[in-house]
Amino acid sequence: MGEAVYISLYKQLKQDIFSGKYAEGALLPSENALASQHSITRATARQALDTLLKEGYIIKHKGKGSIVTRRRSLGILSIKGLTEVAGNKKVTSEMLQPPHYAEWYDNFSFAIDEGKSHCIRFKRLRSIGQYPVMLEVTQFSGEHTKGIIDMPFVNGSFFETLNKNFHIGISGAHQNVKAIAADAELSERFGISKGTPMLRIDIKFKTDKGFCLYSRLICDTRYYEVESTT
Amino acid sequence: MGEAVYISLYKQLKQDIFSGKYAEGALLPSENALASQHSITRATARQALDTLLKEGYIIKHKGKGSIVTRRRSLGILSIKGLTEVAGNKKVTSEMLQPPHYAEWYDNFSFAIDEGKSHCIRFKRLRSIGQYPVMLEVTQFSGEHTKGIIDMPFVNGSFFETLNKNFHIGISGAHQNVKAIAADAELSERFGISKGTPMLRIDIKFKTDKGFCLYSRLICDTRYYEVESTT
DNA sequence: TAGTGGTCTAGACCACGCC
DNA sequence: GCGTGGTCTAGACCACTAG
Repeated sequence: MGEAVYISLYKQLKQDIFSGKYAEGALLPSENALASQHSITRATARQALDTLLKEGYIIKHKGKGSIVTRRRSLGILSIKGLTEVAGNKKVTSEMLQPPHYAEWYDNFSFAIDEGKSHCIRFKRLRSIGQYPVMLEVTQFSGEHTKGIIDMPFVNGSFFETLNKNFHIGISGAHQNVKAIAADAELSERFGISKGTPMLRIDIKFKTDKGFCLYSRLICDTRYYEVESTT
Repeated sequence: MGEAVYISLYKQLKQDIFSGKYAEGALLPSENALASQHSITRATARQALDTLLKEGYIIKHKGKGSIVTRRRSLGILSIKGLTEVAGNKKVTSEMLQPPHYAEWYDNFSFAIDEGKSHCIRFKRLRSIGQYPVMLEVTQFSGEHTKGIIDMPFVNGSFFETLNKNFHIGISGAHQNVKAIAADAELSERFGISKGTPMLRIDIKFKTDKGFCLYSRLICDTRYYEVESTT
């Protein structure tokens, strides 16, 4: 019943990347090295690396080796330029409600599966320059993230915090998008008139530990659109 | 300089899927069969199939074989249930402007690369039941699609027509999403009041022949949201 | 039971990057 | 020249599906 050899090697390498043993931009051991170190053939070592490649943890270069990629995308949709624009204008993130225990908010476009355990929720407002562009509410089970309430986010990133401190990765996501009219709260938060069209994105992130995270993003897309590529 | 054996086998199988030799839901020859037919080892045949798998053309089932997938997604985003709901309510598509020669409409969120050649454009209104949910304008170069103007769409699908009649596949896409207010035309088309929030999705489809297709979708998301999964 | 895909071994030659 | 990943061969055993 034991899992495949290449799977356990893949998992170990992934741990080593999370733990920082192999930093971003660093070279992983070569296929030949991995093969002899673990007493397996090169084909099997290669299969482990190809799994990492498929999930975007490394890129390979013929003649050079396997290189750990820099930070991966946080979701499928990201505010256009929230990273690219960073050079010109400053991207800031104001924590309106830090992570706290709460009741599950179940008004999402899809069902919440985690009814059993305690819910942790936080709320942030993200701005480019001085203009707010995205209101984010994220909730998740506190079961797999003990202590996160008193933890500062790594580089201000929730997902990076999950990676570094809990070895939790995102394996997939499902999202629903809808156009809504700004209500009183949104009108105040974004400094726009009531009824202004806004984008609402509900995201269900699937983690590699089996449970899910739920985010609702409200975006002002008048100046910055939301983009995605495949 | 010749390309890899598994690549040419992969290309041939892809052609065979396009041509209908292997229909949707049909079984591809087994790895052993492909190996002996082409005088290669099973590993190489497998590599060709894995490439098809990675691109979503087939799924594999242990003990059964490799099955050609039904309907490949038309984009990254698709109206929720435009396919799933089909059982209950009828999905219809009204051609407002059939494919015709036109000037490039370059008001998209991204640049149009195909300035050189003639532009073909069509406009459709898609409905679920009797309610319109999506207005679509698509434009592309007529250079790689000679004769398409007088061609009925295969199964009413533009992408299927490209596949079957021109062997053109979609290798990727880039899209920008924005919330807009319904103007006079939209208000009339969708039977809603002016100013109603709607979703505007600009998509740049990259084809495997090198050129691009451009679509603008305007969606009424009051009852059917737009979704995507990864 | 026969056939399928999933995994693995033990080799081999090649094009490419770096020194 | 040497090590890297890319490709390929010729076998093997396994778990799963179907008749």
